[in-house]
Amino acid sequence: MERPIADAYPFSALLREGGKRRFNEADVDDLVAAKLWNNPCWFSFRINFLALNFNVPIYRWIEKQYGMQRAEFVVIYALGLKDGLTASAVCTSSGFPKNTISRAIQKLLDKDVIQRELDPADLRSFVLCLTDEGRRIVDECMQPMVEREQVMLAGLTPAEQLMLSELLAKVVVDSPNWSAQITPEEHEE
Amino acid sequence: MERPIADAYPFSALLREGGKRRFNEADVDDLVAAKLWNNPCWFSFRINFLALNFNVPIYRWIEKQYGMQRAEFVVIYALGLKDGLTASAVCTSSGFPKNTISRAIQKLLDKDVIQRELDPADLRSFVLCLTDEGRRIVDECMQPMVEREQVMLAGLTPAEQLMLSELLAKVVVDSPNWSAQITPEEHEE
DNA sequence: GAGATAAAGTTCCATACGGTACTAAAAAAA
DNA sequence: TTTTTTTAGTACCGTATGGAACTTTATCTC
Repeated sequence: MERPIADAYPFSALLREGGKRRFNEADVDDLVAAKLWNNPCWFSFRINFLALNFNVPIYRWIEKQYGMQRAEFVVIYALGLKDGLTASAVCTSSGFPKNTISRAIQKLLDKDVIQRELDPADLRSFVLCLTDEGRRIVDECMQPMVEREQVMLAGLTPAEQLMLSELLAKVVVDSPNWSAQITPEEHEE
Repeated sequence: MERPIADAYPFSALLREGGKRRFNEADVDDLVAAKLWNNPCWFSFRINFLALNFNVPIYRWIEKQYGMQRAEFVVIYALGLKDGLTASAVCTSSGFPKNTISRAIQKLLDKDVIQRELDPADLRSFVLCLTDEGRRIVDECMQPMVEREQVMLAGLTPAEQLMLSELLAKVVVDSPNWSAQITPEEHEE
C-alpha cells in the first residue's frame, strides 16, 4: 500500500478512468470523453477544463461591466479578502508576473479603485487597500461568481461538494512541497 | 435534503471552510489561507490555483524545449488523444477561440508537426493528424506532465486521488447543462 | 562599517491574443 | 430551385502580456 501510484499501471488506469463506468458516455462530447477517460493527465485536464469554464464567462462579464482586465480584478479580489497587501503578495498568491500586477495596480490607482501608501517599515514596498468604490465593485462581482460556481457544481450532492472542497484544499495546502522544477537535469542548452 | 445549498449560510460556510480544521494554518501563506477558507468562491479559487500551478511550469518547459505556444500544444495534445480532428473540434473541447487555434494550426503545419487534408464530406473543414515528429513530441511531453501531476497530488492517498478523479469527472460530465450566461438579464447597454 | 546579493516595483519591447469582420461551403427555409 | 442562415476557417488590427533589464532599498557577508 505504500505509494504504488507511480508505476502500477492498473491503479493509474483506474485513476484516469475516474468512475467512467458510472456515466453514460453518450452524454459527453467525443473529445471531452477521450480527455476525461483516455488521458494520462487526468488531473490537469479536469482542472483546466473547469477553470476555463468558470473564468471565461466571468471575466468577460467583468470586462464588459467595469472595463477591468483579469489582472486588475485579481488584485482587487485579493484586497477584498485581505486588505493591506503588497504587490508582491498578490503576485505570489495569484501566480501572475510582477510586471503584469504592477501595471494592473497603476490602472486601479488611476481609476480610484485602490489606494496605496509607502510601507514605512520597507521603503521599497507599498501597502494597498480598496477605496469605497473598490469595495463596492468587489461586492457586486461576488454574486455572479458565486452563482456561476453553483451552476457548475449543481451536479454534485451537498455531501459530494463538501468532499470535493476538502480534497482540493488538501492539495492546495500541500503546495509548498512542490518544487517548480520539471526535470532536475534541464540545465543543458 | 433537496438543494439547500444556495441560501443556507451555514452549509455554504462549511463548504468554503472545506476541512479547515484538519490543517495546520501555520503551514500556509496568509493570503492563500484567506483565499482557501474565507472566500465565498471556494471552488474557483482552488481550481484556478491548481491549474496555474500545473500550467505555468509545464508550458514554460514546452516553450523552452520546442518553441511551442500553449495553443499549439493544445492542438497536438488533442490530436494525440484522438486523431483526425477538425479545428473546430479542438476549439470546443479546449475553449480557445477559433482564430487562436487557426494560427496555431498554421504554425504546426509550417513546422511539419501535423498534416491536414480537406474533408471530402465537408469542403469547409480539414482533417488534422500528427506526423511522426508530432507524435514524438507529444510522447516526450507526457512524462513531465504526468510527473508534475504526481508531485501535485502526492499529498493525497491513492483512495483520495480516486475520489477526486471521480468527483471532478462528474462535474465535467455535467457541463452541457451549464448555460454560459451570467445573468439572464444582461442584454441592456 | 564597505561591498555583494537579493527583493520590490517599474519600464521597455517584441509578440501572442482575442474581438470583429470576412470568404466560402453547407444546411435550412421558401 | 433560389434565398437565407449557419458553420469552418482565415485575416486584420488594437491591446494585453510576460521576459528581461533597470532603479532603489534591504539584507547578508566579511
